[in-house]
Amino acid sequence: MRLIEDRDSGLSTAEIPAGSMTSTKRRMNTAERKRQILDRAIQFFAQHGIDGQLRNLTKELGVTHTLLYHYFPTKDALIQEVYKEVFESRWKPEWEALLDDQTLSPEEKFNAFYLDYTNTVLTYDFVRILIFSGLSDHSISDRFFELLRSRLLPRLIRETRKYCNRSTTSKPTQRELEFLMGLHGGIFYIGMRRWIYGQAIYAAESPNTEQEIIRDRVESYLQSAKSLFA
Amino acid sequence: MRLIEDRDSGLSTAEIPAGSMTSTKRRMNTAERKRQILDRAIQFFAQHGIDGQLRNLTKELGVTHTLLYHYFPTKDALIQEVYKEVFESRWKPEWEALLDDQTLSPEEKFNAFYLDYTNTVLTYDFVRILIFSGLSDHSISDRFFELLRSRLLPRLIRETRKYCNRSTTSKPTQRELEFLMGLHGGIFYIGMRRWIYGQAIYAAESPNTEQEIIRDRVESYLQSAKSLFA
DNA sequence: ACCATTATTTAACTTTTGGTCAATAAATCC
DNA sequence: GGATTTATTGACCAAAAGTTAAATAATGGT
Repeated sequence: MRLIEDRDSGLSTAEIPAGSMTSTKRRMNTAERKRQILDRAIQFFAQHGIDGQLRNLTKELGVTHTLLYHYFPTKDALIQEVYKEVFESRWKPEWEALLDDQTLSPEEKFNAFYLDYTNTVLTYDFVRILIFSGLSDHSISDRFFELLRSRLLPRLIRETRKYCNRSTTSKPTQRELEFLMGLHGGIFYIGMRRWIYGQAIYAAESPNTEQEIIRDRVESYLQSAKSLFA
Repeated sequence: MRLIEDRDSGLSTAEIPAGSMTSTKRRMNTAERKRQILDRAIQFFAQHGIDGQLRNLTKELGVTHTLLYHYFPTKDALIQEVYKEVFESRWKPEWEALLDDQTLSPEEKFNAFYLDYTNTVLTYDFVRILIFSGLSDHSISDRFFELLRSRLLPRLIRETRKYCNRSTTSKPTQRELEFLMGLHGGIFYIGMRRWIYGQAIYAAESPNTEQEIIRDRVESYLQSAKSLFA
């Protein structure tokens, strides 16, 4: 008898078959509803930007827009929570462990890391919200890059040097970092093309093409590092 | 007796030295004023996105927002002109000639092209407006990528093959294109970091560092192409 | 079954914002 | 110098959009 709130809807919102459900499941408990709102808000703001209207957001949820104010004091507060959620849910501490793993070769680490990084970070929600944030305040992007700069880049440089049989003691040079950013940016650009410019990338190809792309680039990067920093 | 509306406010726009001029130059002729509005609109929408308010835009110009409607029928019309202006003023047909130049080596072409591309395309206005466009409608980004895809990428692949002493007759493969997009995206990412994330890139360094960065990456790309597509 | 709680809605308020129009005043023409 | 043109403004409108307050109705506890 109880129809469950339809979750998705995403792009092709097949709304609730009208009144049918609202009658049964009228009230949700606080935690559940808040979670639901937040989840939907992430999708919503990722799609429309922070200028998206609350009335449209709540329409997708099948509730009135004023209900938001029962859970969040203001629109900005909601957005901040969206930011926080997206940001915190995407960073994986395991990446650092992976890059520190003694049993893996530098090449294996680069490939494993960037493949996982691509699957975790280069999603619709994250890429777009990161960029929306960058375009307005820098609330997410700054924090994200700080993690990147302090936790990941030094490790990637270290692995690069190991691959080149060079000493890993000194501080990364600007040139090394920039060369690494070439690889990193090129990979991030995959997400840009897909989620910002709406391009279908190797859509028709086999599912492991992404892995091949990354493999090509990583090999190129490491190989070239050898000759550039010899 | 008439107090002059304060002009500037922009970022560091060294506008007219206060009242001195506005009293003399109250009315501008149509062409001049339209040009002025458009220029400022480009900056303005690049900074605030297309949701920026007309009243704020015109405040920067020292006029009332209603004046806009004397020159543009609607806000959307203004934005379309901004798009058109930014888009058309940035694409250089010379790039194609450069890449077709018989007297230059592939390596010289890549370096020359990407250095100029960086200076022309990777500006505050263009990068941000391109991305704003990509996030909403794709009006600019689609057209821009179409030019890229049809005019530039084939030539860059051809030069890559020449560098590798390979036949340039067959159609570029997906793998070749993706590898090239690695280079291209890595370079575009420089603009992203600078104009979206607000990072100072090699700010303190010498002015030709950018050139060095590109040179490193181009060399890496070409060198690796040789071994990848052997 | 009743009461207290609180999730949800309805109605209304306010500010913002794109847009209109008649009035004003600076330029230009004769 | 007066008439005409037109760049510019001020007052205003209506719809959009964030926010609030009171009314309504599920829900859970006793």
